[in-house]
Amino acid sequence: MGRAPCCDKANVKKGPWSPEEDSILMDYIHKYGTGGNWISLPHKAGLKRCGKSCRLRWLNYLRPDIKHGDFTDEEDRVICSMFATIGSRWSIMAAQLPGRTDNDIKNYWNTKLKKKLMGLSSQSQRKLPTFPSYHQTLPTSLAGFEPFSSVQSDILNNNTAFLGTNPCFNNTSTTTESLVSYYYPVKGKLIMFGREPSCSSSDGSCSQISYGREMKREDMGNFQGFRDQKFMLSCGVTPLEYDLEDVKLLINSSGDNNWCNNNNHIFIDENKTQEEVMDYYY
DNA sequence: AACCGGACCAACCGCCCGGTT
DNA sequence: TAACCGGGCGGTTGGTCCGGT
Repeated sequence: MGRAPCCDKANVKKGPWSPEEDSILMDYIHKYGTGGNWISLPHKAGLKRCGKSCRLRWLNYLRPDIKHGDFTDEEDRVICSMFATIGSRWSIMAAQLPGRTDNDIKNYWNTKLKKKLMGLSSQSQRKLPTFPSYHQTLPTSLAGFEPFSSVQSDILNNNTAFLGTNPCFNNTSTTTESLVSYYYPVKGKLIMFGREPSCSSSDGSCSQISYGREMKREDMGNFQGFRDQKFMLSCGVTPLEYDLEDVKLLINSSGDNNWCNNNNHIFIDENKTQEEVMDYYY
């Protein structure tokens, strides 16, 4: 059974908000608050709008603490660093940037920052992977995973202290490196290359992270859908572009070292584009 | 002045998750 | 336990603006 619509679509106004509507919504919320129920709010306030639309308008535009205007260099840096660590978790980023909304950050990233960083990235030299050295580039501290294990929980707990605790972010300026150098050793002996981890526990101390589609090594022959896709992987500083065959080789070689146990799995997020792939080993 | 294409951004859509019944 | 419901989120769309030709 399909989900019931949140409102009667035929009887709600869509499109840009008029100043009158803004005024009605603001007045109502100032007087009565949201009441914890956005769905009924427009009816009570006398607005012909969907509750979700009211919520969005309030959160993204009308709230008194919204900061309008250009992003600062510091905000740029925070966004880039967090994107490198948690991916497109705009709401978490917004929590780190007072006055900025997730929509603002998302738009800013998509229209400006991404292009800016991609421009820098295209200037950097790319090398084809050589897997033995790939293993050597892993820090020795990965053996226990503990040194960086606070990174993810810091982020998930909205703790700004993660900035600087991850060696990926030691550089103080916004650079390509801060964007694309990422690996995430976390509790549970997990390493993620790429980004956008999700964690099933709210305290960030998860022993299992799941995201994307699970693929076992024996499924590598079924990689047809990724044949023309490029994969950006990095451990340490310099991101490398991998072809499908590179990834397969990497997967198949990963069991030969002591930080990957048997029963390796790889997670490929099939929704991602060339700069967005993630592999989980556990 | 008119047209065009890209940039920008507000708003919508659909999905997921947690709470409630 | 399952269905329902609302809030929240990320992805996408479409309208507007603006600079170039």
